[in-house]
Amino acid sequence: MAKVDTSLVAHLPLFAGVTPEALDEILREARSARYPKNSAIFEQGADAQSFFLLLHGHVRAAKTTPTGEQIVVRYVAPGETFGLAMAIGAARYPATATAVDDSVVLIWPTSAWPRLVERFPSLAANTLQTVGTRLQESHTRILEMSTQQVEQRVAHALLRLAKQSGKKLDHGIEIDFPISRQDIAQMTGTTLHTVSRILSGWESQGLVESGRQRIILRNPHGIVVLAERNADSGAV
Amino acid sequence: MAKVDTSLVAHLPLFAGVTPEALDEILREARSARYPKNSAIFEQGADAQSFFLLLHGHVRAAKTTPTGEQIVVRYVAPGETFGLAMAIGAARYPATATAVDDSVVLIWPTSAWPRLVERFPSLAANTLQTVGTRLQESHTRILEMSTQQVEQRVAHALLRLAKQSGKKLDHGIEIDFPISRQDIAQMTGTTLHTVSRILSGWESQGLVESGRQRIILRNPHGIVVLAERNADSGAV
DNA sequence: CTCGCAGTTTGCGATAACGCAAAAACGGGA
DNA sequence: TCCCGTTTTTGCGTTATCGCAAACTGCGAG
Repeated sequence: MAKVDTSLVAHLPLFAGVTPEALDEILREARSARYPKNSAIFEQGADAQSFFLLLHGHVRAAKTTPTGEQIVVRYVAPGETFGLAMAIGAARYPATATAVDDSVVLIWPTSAWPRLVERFPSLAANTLQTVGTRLQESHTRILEMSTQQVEQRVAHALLRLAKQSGKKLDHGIEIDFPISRQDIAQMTGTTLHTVSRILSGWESQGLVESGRQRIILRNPHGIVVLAERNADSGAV
Repeated sequence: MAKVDTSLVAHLPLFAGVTPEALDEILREARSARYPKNSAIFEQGADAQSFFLLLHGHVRAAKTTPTGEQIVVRYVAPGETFGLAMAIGAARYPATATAVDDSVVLIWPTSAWPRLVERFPSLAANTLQTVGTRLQESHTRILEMSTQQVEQRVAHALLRLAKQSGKKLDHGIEIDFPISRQDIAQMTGTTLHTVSRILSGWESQGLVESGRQRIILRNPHGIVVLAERNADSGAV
C-alpha cells in the first residue's frame, strides 16, 4: 500500500480540525491510485463504491442525458473531493468522472464513511461546508444561464477556470489542463460552434490566445469587463 | 415562548436518529413565528442570523442579479429547512425568502448551530444529506436548461411542483399555493410571455386548467409525455 | 517525415424565443 | 356592486443562437 505523506493533505479543508494522529488513521483507510489522461474514474449510474480526493491532475465531472447529451458539472482541482455520492445518501454516482490529465487520487471505500464520520465529526461538518459551497455555485450558474447571454457566460466560465486552475505566464493566464471548445460549451449551455465563434472574436481583439484544447487569457481584465457588462450596454 | 409539539416534527429527515429527549432539547432553542402571505422572511445579502424550518405554508427562495432580474431557487414545502447559510459557512443569506402563503416557521439562531451539531452529530449528517440532494437537483436543473427547450422545462417544473406540493382533486392535481406565470418563468429560465403562451396551448388541449396564480394539472400523464419527448419527435 | 484524425473554424439558412405593446380578464377592497 | 391594480393573453417584428455542412489545422502515431 502506497504511503501518503500526511503533510501533503493536512491543510486541506476536508481535514480542518482533524488532529495529525486522526489524520493518520483516516489516511490508513485510503489507497491511492493513478489514472492516466482520458481514463474513466467512475461512470454515471455505477455503484458508488468509493469516494475520492484528488492529489494531482484534473478531473472532469459530467452528467449525461438519456439521449446522450452531456454537461460538465465541474472540473475538480487538486485538493478537492469528488464522488461523494454516499454523503448525500445516493447508492449510485450521479455523474461520470474522467481524468483530463494524468491524475493521482486517494480512494476510500464508501463503506468507511459512516465509521469515519462517527469517529471524526469534523469530517461531516467540513464536507457539509464543501457541498454547501458547491450548491451556491450551482445556483449562481443557474442564475447566469437564466439571465445572461452566451458570451457573458463563457467569459464567466473562463474566469472561474482561470481562478481555480490558472497558471500565471508573463503574457497572461493559462488554463492548466486540456479543455476543448466542446467542454466549454458543456459548461455554459451552448454549442461548440458558438464557443468557437466567440473565442475567435476574442482572439482577434487580443483578449485570448487559444489553440487545440488550450486557452490563455491574455487580458483577463478585458474579459471581466465582458462578463459584467449587461446585455445592452455594449454598443460599438 | 410558543411550545412546539415534538410529535409534529419528530419524523422529519432533519431529526432522523435523534432521540425524543434530544429533540426536546433542540426545540427548546427555537422559537416559532408566523409570516403572513407575501411577507419577507429574510433578504439576500442580510446577516444570516437565523435558520429556519417550515411548519406550515410555502416559502419562495429567490436570487436577484445586480440588475434586478430574479430566479426562483426553489419553493420550500412544510417540513423542509431553509436559510442554512451558516451550515455552508456563509455570513450572509445568498437568496431572499418570501412567504407565498401564510406560513409558520421554527427559527433557530445561527449561533446555536455549532453547539447543536456538537451535541447531536446526526444533525450535521442529516443536513449534509439534504444539501447533497439539493445539489443534485440543482445539477439536474442545469442539465435541463442546457439540453431541453422551454416547453419541456416548464413541463418538468410543473410536475415537480405537483409532486412536492400537489393537492389531489378529482379532476386533477392542483399546485397548492399561489404561483404566477412570472414565477414559473423564473424557475425555468424564460419569460412570463412564453410561459403564458405555453399554458394557453396546454389549456386548449385540456392538459391543464389555470387562472390567476393557480394551476391544475388535468392530465398529468400528458404532461409527462411532453416533458420526456425529445425535441424532434413531436411532429403533428 | 507523413498520414490521419480529432478538434477547430466559418458560412449560411432556420427558428425558438424574446421584447415590446396593448388589450383583456380577474379578484379583492371600498 | 363597482372600481382599480395586478396578472394574463396575444399579436407581431426582431434576433441571438442553433444546426448543418464543409473546409481547415495541428498534433501524435507510426
